[in-house]
Amino acid sequence: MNLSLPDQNMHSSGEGCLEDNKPDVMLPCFRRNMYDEPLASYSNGSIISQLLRKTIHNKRALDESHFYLSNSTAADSSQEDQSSVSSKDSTVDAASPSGHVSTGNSPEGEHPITDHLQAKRARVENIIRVMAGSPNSRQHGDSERSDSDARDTREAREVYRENKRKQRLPQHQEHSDAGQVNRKPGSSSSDNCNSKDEECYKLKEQLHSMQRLLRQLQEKFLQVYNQEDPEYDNRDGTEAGDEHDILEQESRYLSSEDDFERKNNRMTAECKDRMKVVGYLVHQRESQNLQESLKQELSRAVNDCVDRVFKKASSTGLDLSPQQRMCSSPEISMAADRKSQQASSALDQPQVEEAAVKSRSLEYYESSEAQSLQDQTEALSLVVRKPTVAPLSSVTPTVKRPYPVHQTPFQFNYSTPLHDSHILEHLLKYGPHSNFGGLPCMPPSMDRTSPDSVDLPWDTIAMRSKVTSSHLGHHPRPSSLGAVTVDNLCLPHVKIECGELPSMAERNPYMSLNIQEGLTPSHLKKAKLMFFYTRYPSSNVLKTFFPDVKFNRCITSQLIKWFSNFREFYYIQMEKFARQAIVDGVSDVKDITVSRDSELFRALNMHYNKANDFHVPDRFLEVAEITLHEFYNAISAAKDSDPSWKKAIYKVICKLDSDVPEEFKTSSYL
DNA sequence: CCCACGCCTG
DNA sequence: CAGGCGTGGG
Repeated sequence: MNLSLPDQNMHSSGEGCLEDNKPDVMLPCFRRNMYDEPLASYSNGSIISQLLRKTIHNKRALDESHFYLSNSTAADSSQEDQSSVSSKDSTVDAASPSGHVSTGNSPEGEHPITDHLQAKRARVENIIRVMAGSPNSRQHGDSERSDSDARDTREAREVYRENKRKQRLPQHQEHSDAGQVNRKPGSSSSDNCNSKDEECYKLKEQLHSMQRLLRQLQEKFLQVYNQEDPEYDNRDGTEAGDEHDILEQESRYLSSEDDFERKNNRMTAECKDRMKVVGYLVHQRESQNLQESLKQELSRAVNDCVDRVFKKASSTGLDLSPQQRMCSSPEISMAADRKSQQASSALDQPQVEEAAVKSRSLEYYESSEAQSLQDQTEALSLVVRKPTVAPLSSVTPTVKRPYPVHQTPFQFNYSTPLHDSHILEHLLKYGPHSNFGGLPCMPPSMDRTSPDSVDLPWDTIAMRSKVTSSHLGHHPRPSSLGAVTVDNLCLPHVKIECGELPSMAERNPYMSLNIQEGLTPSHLKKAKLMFFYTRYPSSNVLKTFFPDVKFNRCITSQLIKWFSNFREFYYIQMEKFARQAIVDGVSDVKDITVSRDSELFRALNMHYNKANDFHVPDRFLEVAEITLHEFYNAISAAKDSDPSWKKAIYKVICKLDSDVPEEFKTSSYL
């Protein structure tokens, strides 16, 4: 058992509050700059919504046709039924500037929007390649790089198609399609495989539609964003090249999610810079370059993201429960780490902004999927929930992602198994955040069979994240604290006040499922550890720190009795060692100290922390020493002749209680 | 009267 | 640890 939420985690969560506000600050001006022109045309406030909707409508037909085309392409290996859309395919191909755009001089304006965009895209790509030596073609790793020669052709076509084909398809085939195909004939238990195939297929379908919508959104988003920055292409290219190595070095698990974030970072950073430089605002021509490169970057990143999602979903195994699947993603948020480490760097703020941007765009994506585009999208207030940080790794992700306040992020229906689509939905909806997959909800060292482990998530929900005492971080085995990780995983980082914990527990169906009728050994263990902090806990404290306990008179009394017994033992030891000191001829109180090597401490630790897996706070040593001194002085002064001579000592000691760390609220981690 | 506490006992 | 008991504060 371990309570371990490193200090920095708690602190960073506090910092998060501040930083998280930035997106809100940033977005408005952002919007203003970007939409100065269009602003006039939209009388009501939902500029983004309107813009996005409008553009989406304009391109929906195209997107769909392309999507299906690519879809069919992707399905070639395994899903023949998907290729039914080929009728539109020809149309698209004809419409698209299928020729090589290396020329990059296709006239604009006469073409329908689609052609226009494609031409622009192609042109910009060409420019980028020329200027930057096509560095960004490498930044996505081998799969992308190997395709760099085919890029010309690809880029001439719809970005959607190309991305799907070149990037996702390989992965998909490997992890899902190939698996299906191979397993189907080979396996004797075809039932299983069939169901899995179906699952895979459904997942894939969903993924495709999600991808489409996501891409639509991103496209619109970037379209709106596109600005005139002649240098951007250059910068983008070079940056991409620079990051390439880093990307390569990072673990494979550092998926496109991070790519996505990086790119978004860059892009948002660029946007910010541009806002400052008014002069750039005039170069419309160059803005198109930027637009195109932005689009491509985003598209690729999004594709990568989705790929990862699907890959994980399929490779993790369909028999896993959704929660398990979520937890199984071994990704680590390097971006988050960077963020926390570069508080002063220029990247910092953009990262936060990007989070907001992403969240928003994803939000929009969702609503567009529902075909009910509501202007609310823009009005959504972005509330920042501070992801509690993972205690696990040296890497402590602290990315703050804003969620729309009206939503409960990850509204898992815990009572019923999540359908896969929900996973993906949430994944996409709330972003493929590193916290999501990177933080195991169940640390490896955690005993899943432990009855209490089930409680963790819910206690975590109840947990109010806030900066806490300095004792945090002393815990030697951070990895075995499961609750925090769950919190990180996906649960809403909503700030829920604990004052009403019991009632809240009852209100929450999930929590109530885990409410203990009686106190368990785990609770006892926890109580003992709490004793290191508080010798005289109030009933409020007890209720607060045992949120999974259904308090009644009996339970409360029992808990109080526990602490009473703890005190009894504690004071007995104190008296015993004080007398021993006197017997040993100790003449000065100052000669009596309590260290971790002291026998007194050993005795106490043996009693309250038998497993010795909890790092006793230093404060407890101090209190113990003070107590010992009190006893020594009292006995030395022969006050022990008074039958109530200990009362004075108790009075002193009861004032030495310190706050119990918040981790204890995450309940029965034991 | 309730309750928390401390002490004693098993 | 838990039960029983007496005590004292609210």
